[in-house]
Amino acid sequence: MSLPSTQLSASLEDYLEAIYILSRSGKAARSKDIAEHLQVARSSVTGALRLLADKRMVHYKPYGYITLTDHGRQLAGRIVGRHNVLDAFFCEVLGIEPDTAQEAACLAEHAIGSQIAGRLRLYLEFLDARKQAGCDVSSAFRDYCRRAEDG
Amino acid sequence: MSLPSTQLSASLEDYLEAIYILSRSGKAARSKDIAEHLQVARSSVTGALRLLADKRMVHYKPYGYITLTDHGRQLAGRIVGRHNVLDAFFCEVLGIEPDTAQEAACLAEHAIGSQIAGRLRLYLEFLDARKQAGCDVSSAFRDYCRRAEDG
DNA sequence: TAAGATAATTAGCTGTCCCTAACTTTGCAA
DNA sequence: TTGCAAAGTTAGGGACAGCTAATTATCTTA
Repeated sequence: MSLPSTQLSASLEDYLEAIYILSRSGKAARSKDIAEHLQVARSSVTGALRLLADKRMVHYKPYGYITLTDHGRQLAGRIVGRHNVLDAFFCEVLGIEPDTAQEAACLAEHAIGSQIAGRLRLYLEFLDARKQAGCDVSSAFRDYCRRAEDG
Repeated sequence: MSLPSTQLSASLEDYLEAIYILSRSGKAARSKDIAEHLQVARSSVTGALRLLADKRMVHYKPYGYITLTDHGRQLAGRIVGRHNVLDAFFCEVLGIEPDTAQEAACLAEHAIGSQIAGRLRLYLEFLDARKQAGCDVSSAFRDYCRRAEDG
C-alpha cells in the first residue's frame, strides 16, 4: 500500500529538501546536482522525481527543468525548518560538534512533527530571552558537562 | 549492499527493542507477542528474527524460544535508553503530550547516536539539579509557552 | 494418544529505494 | 552543422520490509 499522497517517506523528504536548498542557493536544481547533494546515483533521482511529481510536489518533465510546486515549496520549507531547529538545539544547547549535530538533524527531521518542532523553536527562543536577562542556561550546562565528563 | 553486521536498520532496532521489552516484562518473547507489540504480521517477525540471528543479536531456532544474545541485549538496552531520554525530554522539558512524545521518541531513537543521547541525559540531570537549587527552568518554560501560544 | 487449536513458518507478491550498465537526449564547440 | 561530451532516462537487479494464504509444527485436552 502506498503512502497517502500528502505524506512523503523520509527518502522523498530528503529529495524535496535538496531541491529546495539547491533552488535557493543558485539557479534551478538539475538532476545531477540533486544526485551529488544526496550522494546517490542519477538514476535514483529520476525515480524520486517521478514519485514527487505524482504527489504534486514538483513540476517535472523528462529532460526538463525541475521546480517545486507551491505545495512542495511549503512542505520543503517546513522540513528545512525542522532540520534547522534540531541542528541549533544540538549545537547551541547540547554543545554537540557541528558535524555530528548536522548528521543527527538530517535523520531526526523526519521523526518529529510540527508540534515538537514548534516547541523546540520556542524553547530556543526562551533560552535566548533568559540569556538576555542575564541567565545563560546553555553556558551553565557547558560547565556542568565539563565537570561531568572530563572530571 | 547489506548493512555491516554490527549496524541495524531502524526496523530491526524496533524488533530488538520489542524483544527486550517483552523479555523484561514477563517470560520469553514469543513470535506472536512481538507481532502484536509491533503491529505487524507474524510472518514479518519470522523474517526479522532470521536477520537478527544472522547478526548475532538473538538466539533463534525455528519453532524455538527467542532470547537475546549478550550483544543483542546490550544494544537493545542502548536503544531503549535513547527512547526513554527522548521521551522524557519531549514530555518534561518541552511539555509535549505523552502520546505525541512517545510516538516521536519511537522514530527519533533511530536517529540520534550515543553522544547526543548522553548529552541529553546529562541535560535532564542538569535541569533537575537546578530545580533542586530553586531554579525550575522547565516550569518557567511552561509559562513562556502559555504566553506565546494562548496569547 | 489422537484431534483440534494455536503458533510459526514458507511461498509468493508488492512496493520502496538504491545500484550499474546501456541507451537517448541535449547542448556546445569546432 | 555535425559530432562529441555531459546530462538524463531506461532496463534490470538486489536488499529490505511488509502483506496474505497455505502449510507445518507444537501443545493441550478430552
